[in-house]
Amino acid sequence: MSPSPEQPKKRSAVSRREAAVARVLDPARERAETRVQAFLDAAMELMNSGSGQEFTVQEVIERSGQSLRSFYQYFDGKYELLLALFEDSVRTVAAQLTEEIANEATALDRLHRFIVEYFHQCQPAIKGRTTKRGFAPAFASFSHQLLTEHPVEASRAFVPLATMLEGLLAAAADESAIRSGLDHDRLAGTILQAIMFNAFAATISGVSAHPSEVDPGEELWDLLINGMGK
Amino acid sequence: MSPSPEQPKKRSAVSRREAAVARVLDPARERAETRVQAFLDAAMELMNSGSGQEFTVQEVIERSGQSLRSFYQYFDGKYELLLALFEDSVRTVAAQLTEEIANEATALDRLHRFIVEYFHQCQPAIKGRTTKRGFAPAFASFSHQLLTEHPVEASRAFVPLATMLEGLLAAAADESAIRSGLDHDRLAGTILQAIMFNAFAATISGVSAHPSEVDPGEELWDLLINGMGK
DNA sequence: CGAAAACGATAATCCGATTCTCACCAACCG
DNA sequence: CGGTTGGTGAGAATCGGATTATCGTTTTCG
Repeated sequence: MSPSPEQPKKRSAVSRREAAVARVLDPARERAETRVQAFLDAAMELMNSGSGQEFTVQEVIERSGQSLRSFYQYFDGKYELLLALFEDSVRTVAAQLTEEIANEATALDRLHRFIVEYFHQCQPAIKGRTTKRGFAPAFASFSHQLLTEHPVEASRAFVPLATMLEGLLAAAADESAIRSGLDHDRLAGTILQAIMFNAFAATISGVSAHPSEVDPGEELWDLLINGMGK
Repeated sequence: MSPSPEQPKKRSAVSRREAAVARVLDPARERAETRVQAFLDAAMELMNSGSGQEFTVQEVIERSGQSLRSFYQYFDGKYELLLALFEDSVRTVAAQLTEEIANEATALDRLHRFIVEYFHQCQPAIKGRTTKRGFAPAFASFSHQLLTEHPVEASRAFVPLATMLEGLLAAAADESAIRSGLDHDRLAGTILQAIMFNAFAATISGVSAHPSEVDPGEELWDLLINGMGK
């Protein structure tokens, strides 16, 4: 059994040959995908509803109507499940951000928008805003854990976002909107981390100290773009 | 079992009243402190030697020569132990940084030094440098977890460092070395987080991509002080 | 001195993840 | 068609670790 990694449901214009092969392989694959998706959905719900990655495998199988047996058939363990979930989220967020950025005129505007919006995506749900979060704050500790304990998988998972930001930085540099001589590669990573962890975690200083008159996302942008120097 | 009293806590100039009270209470307290310290020491060793906060309570009691019973007598659980350890580390690091900063001439220099040195403290031990780390990278995930799940305890633990940095920022602002109008309180928190997580975790972009010609600590300082804008 | 508190040693519980067993069923093969 | 094989459900069994409980013993303190 070698279920290919990712297979979009929508297969439209394919050759008859492929179609024929598919007729044989698809049923099985489809069942598998459905099943995997069921696990992912259930887990995602649990992740969003409350207690972060604290849910148990039991809960996942109950909520997904699948069996424990199947779970371990498809995932090497809970960790793999979380990882899959995480990769999904990153992709989703990247896609969302791409949209939200589209209308901005200048490269600098797009960069700005990216940073502020990503910050918000990472921010725990507050206010009535039922934003279509794709990046539950629940991923906070997991992403950090990933970064420290499995750097390889972690950076792989972040690729979509990282390359996107890199592109924005390069574009901004092209328009001379930011200073040159920066290592966009490293910078992108640094910025993503700064945003994430700043948004995810309560700030170290007084927890709910100030109601903060300014949008913390904008505040961070200001720091990133202007620095604290004179 | 001789109650080895070879650990006189440094209480120097206290009133006779206090001394008298102490004479009564101290023996018990001293034993308790010794014991607690034994746990903390053992745990700290385990923390530094390898697998982060993954050590088991069993290992702690074995290595400390204490009993499980005592452990739960003094700590509400493993979590409390970690917290205590963490608070200790923060205090230690703050003290170290205070020293390292002492010789710098200007406020800006002290700020610079603080940031770069703190970054190094947080950096996993590499190179032969047997730096007297007081802030094992093992605390990485724990501090993040703390920040997200127990913001109150977390910010309390960070107070020593946060106030120190706040002071440096204020001083620098006084000397007009950094721009005014910044909320030093919030800024301090943001900076600490940025430093820690950037140093702790591998950067998102290519893990060991570049051998990085520049000291990443200095790199971060540059970003913080100058921003990425023109 | 005697009750209370602190211990040490060790067994018992609890919780979750992961594995293992057994039985069923559907497609496939000769 | 009978047999084989692989995916599956339903649980039970195992395992690692934290937390609790038990039971004598020792220490502290009034």
